[in-house]
Amino acid sequence: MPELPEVETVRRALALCLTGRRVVAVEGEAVRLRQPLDPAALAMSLVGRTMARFRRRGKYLLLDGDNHGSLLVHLGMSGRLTLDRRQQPLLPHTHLVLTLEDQRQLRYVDPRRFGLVEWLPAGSEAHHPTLAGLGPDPLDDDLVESLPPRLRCRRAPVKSLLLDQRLLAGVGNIYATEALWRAGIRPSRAASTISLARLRRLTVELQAVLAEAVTQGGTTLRDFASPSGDFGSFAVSLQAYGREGEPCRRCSRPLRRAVVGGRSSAWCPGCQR
DNA sequence: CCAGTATCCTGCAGGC
DNA sequence: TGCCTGCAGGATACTG
Repeated sequence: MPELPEVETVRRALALCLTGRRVVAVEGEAVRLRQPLDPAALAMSLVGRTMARFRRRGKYLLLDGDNHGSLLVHLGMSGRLTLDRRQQPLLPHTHLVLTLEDQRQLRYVDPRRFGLVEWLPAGSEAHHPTLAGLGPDPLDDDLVESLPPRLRCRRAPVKSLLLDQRLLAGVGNIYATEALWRAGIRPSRAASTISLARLRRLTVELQAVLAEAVTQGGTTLRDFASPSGDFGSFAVSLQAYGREGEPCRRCSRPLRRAVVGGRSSAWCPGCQR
């Protein structure tokens, strides 16, 4: 589900609502996520901690508990963080509940269980196997210079590379599809066959679509919502994602569907080369 | 190292 | 109505 704009939307909402709040209880079920969830161990690390900062690395959220460490959260495909009053009923597939001193609860809900919740002791972040390998943030200023040469030396389909979190951390299927449509590049095109100028254009379009989506609170397709329950409104701005068979908004040809790197991709045969 | 595929899991839409 | 299939916003462990 959540890509950079959605995760950033969640981060901002948490920072607004939870900064300075103390965790008084942690409960959950020992369920199998990407890694097994251990609520008892998380309780040992988290109870008594004050939520100091809320950071994002790619699609990962880091909830800093004073100086003791951070709760690392990845939402996978179907993960959500919700902020509720204690007495509100739990949604199905609620795996972890942090109760705050004011009796509100931060809840982690994830039906498909592709997500991740893990405690990172202070100082361990730099050695974490996945975090350490993440590429730069797509919104970084120098990306237009740094990304194109890294793409140009690879023979894989350009879309697969945009989705590779070690190359670039935060882009998923929606925004990769949108950026390629905006840049007029076919998703299956081998990156090495695209000129540096067009790869720069792609990078510019990628940054633009991500920035616009952040200002819209992300894309709600089915069930994405910020922790306070707000839906993202960027879905109405999608030009390619999910529009297979519908006319291209630039050249009117019907969009096609292709599978690239195992992911569904909508693209226009008229204006994406 | 690189590219491509299979796999984890539930829910939902569509076809019959 | 119910059953079946395929597909879904992601990451990773494999294979060649």
